[in-house]
Order: sequence, then C-alpha cells, then structure tokens
Amino acid sequence: MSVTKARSQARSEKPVEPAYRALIRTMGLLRRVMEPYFAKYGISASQWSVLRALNRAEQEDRLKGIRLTDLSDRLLVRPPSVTGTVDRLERTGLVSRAASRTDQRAKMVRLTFTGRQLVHRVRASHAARVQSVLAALRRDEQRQLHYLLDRLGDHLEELNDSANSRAHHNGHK
Amino acid sequence: MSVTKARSQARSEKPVEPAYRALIRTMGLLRRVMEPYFAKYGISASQWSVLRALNRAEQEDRLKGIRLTDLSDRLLVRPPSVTGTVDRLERTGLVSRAASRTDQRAKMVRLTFTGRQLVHRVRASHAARVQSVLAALRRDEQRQLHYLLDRLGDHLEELNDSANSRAHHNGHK
DNA sequence: TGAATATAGTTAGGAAGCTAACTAATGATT
DNA sequence: AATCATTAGTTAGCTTCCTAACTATATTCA
Repeated sequence: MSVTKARSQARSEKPVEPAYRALIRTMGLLRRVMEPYFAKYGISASQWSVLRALNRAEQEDRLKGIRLTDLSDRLLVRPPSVTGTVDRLERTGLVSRAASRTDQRAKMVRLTFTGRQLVHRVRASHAARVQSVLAALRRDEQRQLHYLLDRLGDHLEELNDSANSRAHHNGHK
Repeated sequence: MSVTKARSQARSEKPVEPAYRALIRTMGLLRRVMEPYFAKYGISASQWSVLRALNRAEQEDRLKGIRLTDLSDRLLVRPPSVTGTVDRLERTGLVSRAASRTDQRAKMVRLTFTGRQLVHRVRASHAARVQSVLAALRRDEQRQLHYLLDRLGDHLEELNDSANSRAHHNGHK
C-alpha cells in the first residue's frame, strides 16, 4: 500500500454520510446528559426504562407484573441484559421478582411500593427535563425529527430481523 | 399515594416527547445493526472509530500519531475508555503506542501497517454499508435529519459543558 | 405416553462507557 | 530553585450491552 495510493484515496473520499455521524455523536451526548440526571434519583437510564415499563404495565391493569421476556421485547434489550438490570433494581428494593403461577419458568417482575413512589417522583420532573433537552428544536422540528427517526428505526428493525432469520435458516455462512 | 391519584396521573399523562423515545430506540437499533457488520472485520464499532480517527490524522500529515487525549476529544469519549479500546487494538496489532519525545507524559498512538491495511479494506465497503442503513430516507430527508441532529447535538454539548463548569466552580452541591 | 423440540431465564465471559483516585511529568509562582 | 498546581495517562470498580452455553419447565407429535 504505497503512500501515493493512500493519498489518492484520501482525496477522493466523500464526506461519509454526515447524518450517520450526527446520529452517533448525538447518541453519546444524550447518554452523557441523561445519566447524571437519573443519578440524582439513585438510578440509571436503563433502570428508569424498566421502571417506566412496569408502571405502564400497571396502568394497563397487568396487576401481577410482566414477564422478563416481555420486558426484553418492549425495551429492545436482550434477556441477559434485563436479568442484570432487574437484579440491581431488586437489590435496591424498587422491584420484585416472583415465579408465575401458570408457568414455572416465567418470572413476573413488578414494582414494589417504594418503586412506585420513585416512579411518581421522577415523573413529576421528567417531562420538563426531556423538554429542556429537546429545547434546541421548535415543536414542528421535534415532530419532523420524530418522523424521520421512526422511519429509520423501522428500517433498522427490518435489517435486524432479516439478518437474524438468515442466521437461523442458513446456519452460519 | 392512592390508587385514584395514580390513575388520574396516568390519565393526564402526555405522550412524553416521542422524538426523545425515537432517539433512544434508534440508538439501540443502530448499534445492533452496525456491530455485527464490524465484527466481520474482527473489530468493534468503537475500535473502528479509533482507527478512522488515526487514519484521518495521517491524512493531515500528523505523521507521529496523535495523543490519547486528542483521541478522547475527537471521539467524545473519556480518556479511560480510550485507554481500554487502544489496549485492545494494540493487542491485536492494529495500533501502536509510544511515548512522545517532547512530552514524556503523552503517548502517541498510530496505525501499524496492518492497521492501515484494515482501514483501507473497511473503507472499500463502508460507504455502501452506511448508505444501506440510511436507505430508508431520501437524500433530502437525510440532510434534514443531519441538520436537526446537529442542532440537537450542539445543544447537548452546551448542557454538558455548563453542567461541568457548574460542578467545577461550585464544588459539589 | 414418551421423546424430541421449544421457551424462560440465568450464568459466563467480554467490550465499552463512566467516575474517582492514583502516578508521573510538566508548568507556574514565588 | 523549590514548591505548588495542572495535565496525561492508567487503574479500580461499576453498569450496560452483547453472544453462547446452560438449566429447567412446557409443548408437540408420533
């Protein structure tokens, strides 16, 4: 690989999809901004996503909690990761885990009283926080961003699913 | 916290900034789609970001490599994380680390010959891959997304900086 | 019914991110 | 010049995410 070759490649290099780079940059920055915010309540962003899902389940009258796998599906996070997060939430007493009566394999996860209290406490300020994060964009721009990200997200899910089914049917390679 | 109170809160709950949720969803999905792609070359997405930064440095004629701290700044990743990623890249022989002559504290990181080869190999297919990921959006939509994310990103950087300087000047609390 | 298959969850092991606390070297101040 | 402060990088220890491999329970179907 000669120096001249490298140079000419460099010269012909296109800006490499800036939208893609912007996405990656925003991902990192958003984490950095949100993590300290949740830390004030003694939880992390992923723990909040679990608490939120459990709260939503309660509102849908799923009184006995939801299965770990359901959590995994809703949060788009693999089961082993959910196991870990629920472990820590259980350790801090915000969540409880109990075997399902109808299926001995399944564990029903739900909020404890303390967990429910915390959800309400966070909720009280959460919307304002999210708004302050999105404050750089006008209302219609937020909608536009939402629209574009949803379309992109759907596409990514397709890519993901088709990759998975390929791996499943064809074996490896 | 009575049940009725919880219910009424639930009822009055606004959709909670959908743009924000879309961002989080897209973040996770993008990682899942890109990680296996880089895995085919035996590297991870963050390793690629380091290799890419080093390659760019070479093109700017920074021949002796760049300092670990420069990498940290460019990638928006804290120094300890860069240390780890560079460790692994060094172990696989894609990168080398050497003390700077002018500043004994600094380590100059740069591509090895093998590393440079890999960068060129990845480059050959990278643009197409990114395009296939963004294929859900038309060209002008990609530009629009880029524009919105950049504005959001700048805002997040401000939030971050001001939080940091607050912590610095006021001490804690 | 009994064997094969599928599903729920966990464990093991690894990468990446973070903060806090440390070492070593440089720079500034008196 | 000697001390004090700052900067570069690493280490320690934590969380989150992943895949692969495992255990235990359900389900299918022959």
